[in-house]
Amino acid sequence: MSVSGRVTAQDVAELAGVSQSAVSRVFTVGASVAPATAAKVRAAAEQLGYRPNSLARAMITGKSRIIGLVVAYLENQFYPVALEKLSRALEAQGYHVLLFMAANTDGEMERLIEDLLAYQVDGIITASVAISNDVTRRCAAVGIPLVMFNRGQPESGLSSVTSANALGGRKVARFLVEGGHERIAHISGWQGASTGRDRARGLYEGLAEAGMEAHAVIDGMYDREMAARAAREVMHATTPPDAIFVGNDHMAFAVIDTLRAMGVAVPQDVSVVGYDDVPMAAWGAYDLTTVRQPLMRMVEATVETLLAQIKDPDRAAQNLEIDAPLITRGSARLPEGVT
Amino acid sequence: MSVSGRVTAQDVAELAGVSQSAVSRVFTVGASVAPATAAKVRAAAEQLGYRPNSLARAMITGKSRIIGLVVAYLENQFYPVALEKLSRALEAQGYHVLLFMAANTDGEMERLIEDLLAYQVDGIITASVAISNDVTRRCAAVGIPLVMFNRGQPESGLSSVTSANALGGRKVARFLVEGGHERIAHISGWQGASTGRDRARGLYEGLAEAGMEAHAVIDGMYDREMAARAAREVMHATTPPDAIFVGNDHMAFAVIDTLRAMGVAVPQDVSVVGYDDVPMAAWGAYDLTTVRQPLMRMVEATVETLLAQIKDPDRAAQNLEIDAPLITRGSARLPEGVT
DNA sequence: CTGAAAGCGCTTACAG
DNA sequence: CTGAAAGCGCTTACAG
Repeated sequence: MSVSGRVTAQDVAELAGVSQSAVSRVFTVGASVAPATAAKVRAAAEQLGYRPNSLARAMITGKSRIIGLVVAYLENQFYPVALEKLSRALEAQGYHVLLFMAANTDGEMERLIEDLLAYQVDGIITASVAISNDVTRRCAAVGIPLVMFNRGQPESGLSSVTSANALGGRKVARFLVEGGHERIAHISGWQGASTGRDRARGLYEGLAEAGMEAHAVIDGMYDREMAARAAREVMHATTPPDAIFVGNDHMAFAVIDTLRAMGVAVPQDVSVVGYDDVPMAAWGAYDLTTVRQPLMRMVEATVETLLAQIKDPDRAAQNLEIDAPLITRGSARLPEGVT
Repeated sequence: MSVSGRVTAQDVAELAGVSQSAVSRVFTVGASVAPATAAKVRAAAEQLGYRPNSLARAMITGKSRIIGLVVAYLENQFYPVALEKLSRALEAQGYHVLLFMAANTDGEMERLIEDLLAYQVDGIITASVAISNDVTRRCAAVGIPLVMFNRGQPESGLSSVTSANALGGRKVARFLVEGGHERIAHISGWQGASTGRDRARGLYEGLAEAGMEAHAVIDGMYDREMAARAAREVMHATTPPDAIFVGNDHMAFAVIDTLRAMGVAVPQDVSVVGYDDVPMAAWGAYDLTTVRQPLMRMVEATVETLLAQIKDPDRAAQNLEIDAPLITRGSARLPEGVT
């Protein structure tokens, strides 16, 4: 028995009357063992309730089969749903997720990185727009494969998986222009990260194609409070907008709540469009027109990219963009003829 | 350098001109090292970017400082928020969270348990009502400390932390009775787990005190679809209810959406009360009257209980119930004189 | 205070 | 196919 009271390969070996190496081989795929030996070992293992110690295995193989997943901001429904799917996809490949909540201060962030390294993770996924460049840079320096989920940073030379954010922004622009909107405001995602910038840029480009400009732009910082304040601000202007494109669904819900509280009808007075298509967007209370981030495809691409880099550390970084369709619901006036 | 290309204590020892044991002592709290030695070692470690390998440390100490967290059903906002707080609280105590998504089939569940054991977790938290008894029983059998979060199972002899669910149900009963409601229906949480049963029992007891009975009861199974169907069913009855107590907020949102879609006004025609007080309950679109599960206190109690059991494995199991206040908002008619 | 040595539980060449 | 042995990176008695 081990120091922790758990059964070891040695215990199984003794019971089965074989060497400890033989026990190990039985639990190693592809190792050569005589069927009779394997049977004896399995019987003994079963009887004792033996399972190889993953930590010991990790020590000698140099592979922990642990992926560090850095998240933040789980109040936005997009992330828990992504977290669940990422975790299941990784489990299906024999990996496990060690969870890290992104820290706020530099000191905490430093510790987070050290812990990530101390646990010998085979790879890292950062699933939050708010991850500092520091984390990504330092992890890359140590040579741990890393994929940014829902955030790009092309200059960094790191892999990323996002939806086609700029294109998504353009789709919203076209849709709102065709819907006859003339004063299209933008309560943007945090402009400190590519995700928010790209969506905004797409909107501007789409408006420019129609000879228009954004009626007003405020950075909502992916924060409900900031978004609500921004909504009040644009509505109190001399000429309020007739449509608002909000940088993500999470803020869009706050914007809709705010408009309704002001007595502004959605979409009769103002159309609202979000980005993400979290499950809640389809719920009756919001019925939000939004750009759908194809979550399963993003998750699959992330896991695939990460595992490919773990297998071949010299692999070039990939920046994948996945097309994001516009989902029309009841929160925005439709172009004529569209239902 | 290690096999994985990472820096080891040996590398640091050579650079600092000391033994490998000395390096280890510098990174072990409470070990005796001369200040001068420590300084040399820290300088070398800094230069090389050294951090002790947590896996190797876990091997010899028998403590991985990893907590297995089993969750499911992250679409219900209660769980991601709990997950975040549990993870942060554990990190603050020097632990890390290995995440497991609860499986559906027995075979998957079997693998989940084996993985949990293989990674030598120091303790387990099951944060989901839908965890099978199997998991809890098997983990207890191996002697790994386990705390059930948001679910009780007193007969099992395992620790648990819940809110005072039965009392919460009573509070709802009293509140609705005082509000003059006469036909109080219950769309319950899953009756296969204590959480749902206790809330229902509390409601019945509270109604009984007023000489009343539940007008109708349907098990909503914590599922949006089931809850929506249940709402339609009770409203289509000959005498529809004038109030519905829903087993958790997640279902209550679906119930409100459904009522509105049927043209039923909330709370003018029907009052709706939930349970949990997830952040979304306070959002304008629902403005849900609900019983607040005191999340921070539940998280603290869970972590405290688990760590106490890790420190002393012979400690008796604890079943903690934390008082849950009723939060009145706009989805339910108020008793006269209350604002 | 410090170093040499044993050992945590495993995998993997290496002989046989 | 199988066992003895080395070794993954660390902690911790044990002498000095």
